[in-house]
Amino acid sequence: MSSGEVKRTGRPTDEAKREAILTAAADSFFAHGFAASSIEQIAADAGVSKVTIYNRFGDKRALFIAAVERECEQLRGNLEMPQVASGNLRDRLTAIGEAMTAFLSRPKMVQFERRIAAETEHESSVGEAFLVAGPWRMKRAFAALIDAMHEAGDIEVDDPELAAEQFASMCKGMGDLERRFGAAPDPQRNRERIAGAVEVFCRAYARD
Amino acid sequence: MSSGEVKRTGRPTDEAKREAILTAAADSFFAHGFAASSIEQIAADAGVSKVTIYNRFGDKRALFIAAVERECEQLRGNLEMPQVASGNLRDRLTAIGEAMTAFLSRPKMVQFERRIAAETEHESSVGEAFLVAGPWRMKRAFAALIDAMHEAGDIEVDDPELAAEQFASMCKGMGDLERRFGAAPDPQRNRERIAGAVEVFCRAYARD
DNA sequence: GTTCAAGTGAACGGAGGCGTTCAGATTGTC
DNA sequence: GACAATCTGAACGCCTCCGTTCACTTGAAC
Repeated sequence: MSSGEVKRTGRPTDEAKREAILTAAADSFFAHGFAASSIEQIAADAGVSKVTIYNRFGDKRALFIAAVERECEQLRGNLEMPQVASGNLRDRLTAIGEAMTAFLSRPKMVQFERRIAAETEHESSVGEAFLVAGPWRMKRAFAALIDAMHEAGDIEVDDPELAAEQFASMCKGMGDLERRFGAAPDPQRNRERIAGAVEVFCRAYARD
Repeated sequence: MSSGEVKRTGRPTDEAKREAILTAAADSFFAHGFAASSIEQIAADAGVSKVTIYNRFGDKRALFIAAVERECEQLRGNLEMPQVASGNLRDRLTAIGEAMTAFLSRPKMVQFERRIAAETEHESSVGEAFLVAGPWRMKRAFAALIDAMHEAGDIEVDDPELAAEQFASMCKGMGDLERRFGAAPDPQRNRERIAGAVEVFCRAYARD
């Protein structure tokens, strides 16, 4: 019935404007925070009237939520696990660790996490939504890989989710935390962390 | 010469007021963020005139820095490693893991980390100061413990700092991240994480 | 009791932001 | 061209906040 687009009379809404607004909003919110961002500035950056924002999103908080949801969607597209079914165990683990570190190290990602965490203080649903869209999804995917390795007889693991957490956590080490608090990146140390994680993981779980 | 207190004429400064101001400032800044906190509210909470704050701290930013520094000092006092020289390796590691998780799980700590990370976006010195006062100090202390275990012949470790990171990271697992994003705490899972970390660490590094 | 700095209360200027209103311009469909 | 909706620009009311000024009070030391 009402599925698909409903034919409406009058000037149609400009979806490009919606995108422009959300992009400007995300840029501002994630760079300056909710309180320090102004709707007027966002409207100017988006090349749009302030009234348009209010007409389409209601108020500042709703705009923030919409920006977060859009960012989570984009995030969802980027966290594909590398399809490394080939190679030996150590090579596959290394590839996974490197992909994950690269993914988490992007400045945009660091900034986004910082902001979501801060805003979780007052809007805990924001934090929960992020967990569902990002880390938990990633953990499940990675646990499935671990489980597949177990089924294939490469490793011996009781609790795949725990093992996934352990490997991912070791790869991150303190690098995650250091990025969050603005320390200079150290690619060499990151490689050592990944190599160390592979080594420890294999010593603990590899068969034979 | 000018060491010790200099005798001054006139009404002496009330140090209790300084403490009250910093406490109120920390409460507000870490709960609502820098931009969303108001000096007037902080003054009211501290039971102090707004002018007093300006006289003693200059401006809002300086007050924020002072509040952060004081919080870091308090943090410094709380992160003593448990002195568990007794017991076998697994028991000692478990005690360390539990102490660390308890320390990092306190709501105050979670809140503080969230805020420092957010504010690092604009004032990177804040993040660096925190790293020095907290995590890096903790890592060095823990690496020293690992090194002592190595010297004692309990474990065989090449890179104590890396091993310290690995064990701490496995203990945290995703619990750290989940706390930061407001998920409900799961003590059972935390215990499993610690037990799992001890197990993997021992399989990888324990002698015989 | 005098001296002098610390602290108070109230008011002010200036700025910026949220959300609203409204007349008018724009851009589609019938 | 008529219609109907979106979009715009400018202004407005209201509020909050920063940082300052100033006359005044408080309290310790001499």
